[in-house]
Amino acid sequence: MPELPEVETIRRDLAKVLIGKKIKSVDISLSKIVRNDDDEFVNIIQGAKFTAIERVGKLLIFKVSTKYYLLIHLKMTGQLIYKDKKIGVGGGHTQRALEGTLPGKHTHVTFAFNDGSKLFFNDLRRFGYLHLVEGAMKDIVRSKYGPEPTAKNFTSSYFHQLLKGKRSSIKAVLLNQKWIAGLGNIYVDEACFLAGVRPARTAGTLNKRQAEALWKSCRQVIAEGIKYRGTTFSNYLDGLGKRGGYSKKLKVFGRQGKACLRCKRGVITKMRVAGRGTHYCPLCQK
DNA sequence: GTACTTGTTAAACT
DNA sequence: TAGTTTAACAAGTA
Repeated sequence: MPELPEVETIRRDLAKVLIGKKIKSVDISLSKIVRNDDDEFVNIIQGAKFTAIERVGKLLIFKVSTKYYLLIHLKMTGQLIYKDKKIGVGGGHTQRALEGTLPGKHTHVTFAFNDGSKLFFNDLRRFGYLHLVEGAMKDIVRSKYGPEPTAKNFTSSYFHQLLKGKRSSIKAVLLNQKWIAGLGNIYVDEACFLAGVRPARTAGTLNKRQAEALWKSCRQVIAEGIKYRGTTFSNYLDGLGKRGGYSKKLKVFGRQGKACLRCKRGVITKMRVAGRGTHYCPLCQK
């Protein structure tokens, strides 16, 4: 599931190879993925260039011109994979088991560039979308996101204030993009584990020390996630079709039934919190 | 065949 | 009314 570190990895990968290339053609094989009218979308994109790639939370923002921006959300199973002409489609030493040949049966949109390279949007569950919007709409969408864990405006006092009086679980608060942008199911469980806080705890009941620890651990898991190029748990691949390295760093997510890596005595338990599969150590997370 | 998976949002609930 | 929780979406896996 692409969360902030995965989307940021894709953003960096694609920025290196896509910026300034002329888009020769775009092919839409599943219309519902593109939120615009197909013809309108093709007319604006063809012949244009991506001049910058931004990101807010888990949303990618490709700058097309001073007027238009292409918003791309991968949701749960979306992939954006770039192939240059030399390697060719489906070749090389990429993760064929996940990726298959390109375009594959889950490829819904394909961009072809003037130098023969291509960008494939794949999405097994078809939840993701591409949406071409004007600048004003882009700013409105951006404004709906809270601060990112590694940003300067995600301050300790912001976080303490956020939790104050909240009656929902700490997990629900951390997952809500309007308060903190970029955390998803995996990194929330990891952050709670590092901080020694149970994900099901009512947010407003954390003491000062716990809230401070959790603030730090949110920043830590996101920073490390980016450092290791994201987590491949189900089908995430980076912009060049490779797996993320943070999977090996996970301390609780997916470890249900196994011994806790910190206290060695607790058994990692899986339960539903905020409607999501949630992993924690019942002994050392309070 | 059934239960389960998740990011986001709309709808339902308290 | 506001805050919070749940259902729905889709298609694949166990």
